[in-house]
Amino acid sequence: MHIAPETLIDALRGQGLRITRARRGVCSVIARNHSDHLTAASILEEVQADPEAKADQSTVYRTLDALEAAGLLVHSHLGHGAAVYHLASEAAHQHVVCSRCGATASVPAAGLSDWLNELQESTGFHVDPTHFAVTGLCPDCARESV
Amino acid sequence: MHIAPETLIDALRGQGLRITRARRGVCSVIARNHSDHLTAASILEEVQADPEAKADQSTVYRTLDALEAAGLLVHSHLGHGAAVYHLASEAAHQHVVCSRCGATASVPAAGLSDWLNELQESTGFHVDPTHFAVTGLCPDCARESV
DNA sequence: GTATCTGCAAAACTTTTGCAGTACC
DNA sequence: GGTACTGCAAAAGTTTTGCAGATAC
Repeated sequence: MHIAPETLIDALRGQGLRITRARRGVCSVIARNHSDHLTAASILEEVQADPEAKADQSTVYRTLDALEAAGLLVHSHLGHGAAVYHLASEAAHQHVVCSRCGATASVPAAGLSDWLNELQESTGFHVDPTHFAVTGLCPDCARESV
Repeated sequence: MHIAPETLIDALRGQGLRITRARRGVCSVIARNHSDHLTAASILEEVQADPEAKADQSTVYRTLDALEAAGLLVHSHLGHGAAVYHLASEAAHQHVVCSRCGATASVPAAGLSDWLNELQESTGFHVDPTHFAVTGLCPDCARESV
């Protein structure tokens, strides 16, 4: 899957938001790395490294909020501190996080729908299958802890 | 299920740890509210409200760490900021968190094992089924967002 | 021209850490 | 008595906020 910065920019414009240099920068970073697990810190770093963009920390957070409010972006907290952002259009996977070293892996959503339906019936929650984390031990840490 | 503070205290003693007033206080709070979703902040508040205990913030965190290291306690991050603690012996449930208002619900682990096995095979992660969060919209927020 | 954004700096919030003194065993 | 634990205070890390000035439309 591939996404152009313009897709994000246009979506922002469609929300009646103004297109600024900072927002272009953030959108470019996201478009460029949309398959990674982007943290706010890494987006920030990359935006600030780009002489064309150079947005402040707070601006990056506000832009991420705007993209999230527009339904383009989603973030999840995978354990300790750092939130992870990914495109809503690519978010149909789950994260597994190593509780010891913080390594992550992605798994497709298949096989989960039965449980999610059950869950929705018993709790009334409208579960978002695109956005959650499971913890465990990654292969390396599991080996060490034997 | 019911647990006495002494059970926790004894377990700490069994680890060669010293039994102090602060630790008794933290263990009491946990024993008293073991079925709730205890946050560090709420434990802290309740310990400090107890004239018999009155432990400092850092001491509470250190005690929670000790209990966790002893395998008695488990914590998970359910979304934004606050970690939630519960007894390892009662942890065999999942949390659902409302991404809008932060409301939580618990669901039993049943129905999940197939997916967890699959996940373990495909990623090599040793998944901890006692400790994770799913996000979604709680009934109230879902109703509002229609 | 004006409402929206930005940058800066500081605060909020949770958790961690250093260190001198206290208390458990 | 000696080591482990506590309290205090300050720091660390991420995210938010207030406000004056800049800028997109």
